Amino acid sequence: MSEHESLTAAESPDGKHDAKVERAQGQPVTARGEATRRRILDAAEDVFGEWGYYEASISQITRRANIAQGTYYLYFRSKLEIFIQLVEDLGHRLRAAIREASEGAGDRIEIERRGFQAFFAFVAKHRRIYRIVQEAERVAPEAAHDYYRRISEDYERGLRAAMVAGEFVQLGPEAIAYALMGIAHFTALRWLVWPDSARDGGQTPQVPPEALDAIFTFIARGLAPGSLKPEE
Amino acid sequence: MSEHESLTAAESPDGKHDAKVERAQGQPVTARGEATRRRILDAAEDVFGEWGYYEASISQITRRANIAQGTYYLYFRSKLEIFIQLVEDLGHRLRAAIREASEGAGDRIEIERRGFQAFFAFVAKHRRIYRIVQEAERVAPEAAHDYYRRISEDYERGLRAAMVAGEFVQLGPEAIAYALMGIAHFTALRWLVWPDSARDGGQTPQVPPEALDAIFTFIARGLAPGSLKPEE
Amino acid sequence: MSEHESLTAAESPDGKHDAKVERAQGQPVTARGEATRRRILDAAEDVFGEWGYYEASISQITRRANIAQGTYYLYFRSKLEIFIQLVEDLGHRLRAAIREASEGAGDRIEIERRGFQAFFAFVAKHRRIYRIVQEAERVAPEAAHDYYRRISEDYERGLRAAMVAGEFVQLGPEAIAYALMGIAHFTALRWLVWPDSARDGGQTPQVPPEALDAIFTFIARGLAPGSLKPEE
Amino acid sequence: MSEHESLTAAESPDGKHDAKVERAQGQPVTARGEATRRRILDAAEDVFGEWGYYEASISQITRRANIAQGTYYLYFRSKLEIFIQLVEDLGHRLRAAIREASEGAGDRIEIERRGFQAFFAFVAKHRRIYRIVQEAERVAPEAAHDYYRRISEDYERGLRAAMVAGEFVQLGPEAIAYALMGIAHFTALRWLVWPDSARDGGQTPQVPPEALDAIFTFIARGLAPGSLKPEE
DNA sequence: AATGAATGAGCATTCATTCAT
DNA sequence: AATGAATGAATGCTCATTCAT
Repeated sequence: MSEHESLTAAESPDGKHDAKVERAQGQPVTARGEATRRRILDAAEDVFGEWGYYEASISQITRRANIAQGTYYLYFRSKLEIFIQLVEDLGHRLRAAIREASEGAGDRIEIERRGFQAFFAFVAKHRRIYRIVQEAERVAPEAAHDYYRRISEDYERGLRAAMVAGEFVQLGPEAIAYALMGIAHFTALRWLVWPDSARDGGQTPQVPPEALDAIFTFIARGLAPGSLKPEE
Repeated sequence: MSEHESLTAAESPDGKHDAKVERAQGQPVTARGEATRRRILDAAEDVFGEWGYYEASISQITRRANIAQGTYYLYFRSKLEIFIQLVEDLGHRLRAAIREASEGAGDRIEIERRGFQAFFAFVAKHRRIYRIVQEAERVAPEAAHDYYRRISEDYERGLRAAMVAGEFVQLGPEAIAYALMGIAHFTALRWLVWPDSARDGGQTPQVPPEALDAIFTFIARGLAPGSLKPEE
Repeated sequence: MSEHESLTAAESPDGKHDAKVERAQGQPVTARGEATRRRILDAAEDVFGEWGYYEASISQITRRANIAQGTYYLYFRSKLEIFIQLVEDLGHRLRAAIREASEGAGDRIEIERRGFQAFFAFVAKHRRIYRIVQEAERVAPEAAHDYYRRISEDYERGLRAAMVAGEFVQLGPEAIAYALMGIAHFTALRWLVWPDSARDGGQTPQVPPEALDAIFTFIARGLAPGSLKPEE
Repeated sequence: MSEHESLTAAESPDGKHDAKVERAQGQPVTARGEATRRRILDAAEDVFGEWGYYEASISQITRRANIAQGTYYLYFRSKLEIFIQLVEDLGHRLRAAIREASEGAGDRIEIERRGFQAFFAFVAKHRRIYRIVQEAERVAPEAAHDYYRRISEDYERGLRAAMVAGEFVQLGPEAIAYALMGIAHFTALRWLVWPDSARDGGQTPQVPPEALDAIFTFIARGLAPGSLKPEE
């Protein structure tokens, strides 16, 4: 009864009803505010992509966004918050790109092909940004899992439909979805992300056609319906 | 919790990035020194696995290793050096486990199956440690790429042989190697790494049999030789 | 299930068994360490006394202690911790001074007189430091209450004994103890703490004899035993 | 929760530290302006009382007052200014309450008793606010000293009169005034301010009757005229 | 009269690394 | 071989105050 309960307890007056910091965070009201917010997001995308979450600093971001450090906290509560938001944005954009690309495709396998190509195009174009997703696994696991889970769900929907329609062989759709994501991810890493951009003078890298062929053939065979009659 | 083979002694056969990493002050000579070194490595594996590279601190490592902070720098030059070494060790151990598992297998597809299973077993057992590899991509890209490249090379060798032998269809072996790694990696993430260990009371997680089946069937079909449209 | 539980949860890997920061804080081992610790405490006493808790900064303290900022955290976990320690120290020292001063006194009222004088002497000598106690009320309430409670207990013991012995009139001892503390405190404020040290060229201030007389007479009368026969 | 009299208008009769505080940009003219000003003052009282000067922030105040942050500076020049004003207001209100309570009392000792009771009632009702006074000692020493000095002056006037009239023993009135304030202050701290409001379900705390008795008896005896040793 | 955006200095704390013994 | 003390740069974040409408 005589020793202090705990330092943390002594630190802030007994858990009061009104949060000490209840930062705005609600979307900015004016157009000017919205513009600033956008600038911060863009800067953060660049900085996180280039330096990684931990080696990036808020001051780098604000410097690139041409704002004062304090301004950052008008729009985002923490370093983590904006990172999570970027991961979510990225997920939305990527899925939209894939969805859009596969519109108007004929058979299911064509849809997959277009989806892959859209994915590769996206990563090639936003190489640095894509690294954000990779890091999210450590920095904000929930956000990362969400990201993958949603893509997987999109996939599963398509796969199930194709299986029912007899276009694909019957296989656990979730496992296949993750398998396809894995293929896409690693192919992207190998040919789009790893190559040093400096090497080719900043040219957008590409997955070589042979590799694309190999992958699509592999997938098409793997998913093709009917009993397996290999040797002819 | 972590037993390294004697691979650390036979260190990096092809001296790839030795230029960058260079062994510290000089190998310990006494047995006591070697023991300390071992303790540090083990502690680092635990700490990095649990907290991640950036959130881990040298002081955490030395605390867990029961040594003074200064002692660390008798054995390793920096925080990064030990991390890289762990990634290399991990690669060696993993590849050894896979190689060993596939010994005595019959046909090539059986080899693949056993390899996958060995990989899953490894990851399931060293869940936290496996996260080190993921992080390496950001922290020590060269080490990470080396890690994947070597696994890929092992794969390619096997694939080429099988293709020549007519066991597999002819497809660019590197692309296929990365595809297989992607499948393995994402399956492991989904069923072995993500699940919260607290949920099942610390039980080692498993890839569910249906998922395993789906994946192997998919791969076997994808790689099987013969014509693409087996029968209608 | 798809939105992130909470940022704070995502921030640190699920409440692990080993605290991330488990700073030493255990007394320093070497003499050098002990000396540094002392230097920090002394510096902190000065700085807090002069600037107050909130306007004081760790960097001021370390500067005055002639150490690097980081060194501070080798010995104290936070800004608050050292403050609390100072309050406790102060309480110990003050009570020791009072106890010592009243040793060998004759009757009880003489003890009180000496106690008051010791208190005034202490405050006069450590004017700045005494302000720390005042601030504690806001900064570390538990520590402050402890401080007063202990002094009060010392008082109550003496009062009870004197009441039993018939030296003092029977009155609730706790109320009287706080009353006496209040008198001492406000007298000290008025004549020892408030006066601007710059005014008298840094001379140690004093409670004027008339004031002392008035107070002691007042107290002696207030506590004197027997029925109250005022008008003669 | 906080009703100021119209004293704010009659502001600081003797313009003591007006030099330092000087009313902001100019009194609000419209009724709307005056209402806003009032809202800010009330909010500040709450916030400062709850969090303390340093841990309170202007944004907390404006949030509670339901105004934009910029609006604050239309009415007050700084964080300090409003705080000082609150201390002054508090002093006015407290002294008015005491004065009012002692009206129509018979003998002098009765006046003291009523004064104490009014003080306790005031503190009990404005517990949090009373802490503002405590903090003022550090934050705005001049305002705090003024606050005490004025109360002391009120006291001294009464004491002198009573001493002349033979109702009280002859003792330095200033010392006695501070002694009485000290008694009142510490009694209030002990029984009204420290007790955790959460404990008794937010009930207004009270000084226990025995304590009140002890204190009044002590004071009455201490001040009673006549010889010191009443009877054996 | 009022608003919401913007500022930038300031601070506690952490941590990889080096030093002295 | 080992220790524990010391360093100092770096960082996320807060907040009183000012600015532009």
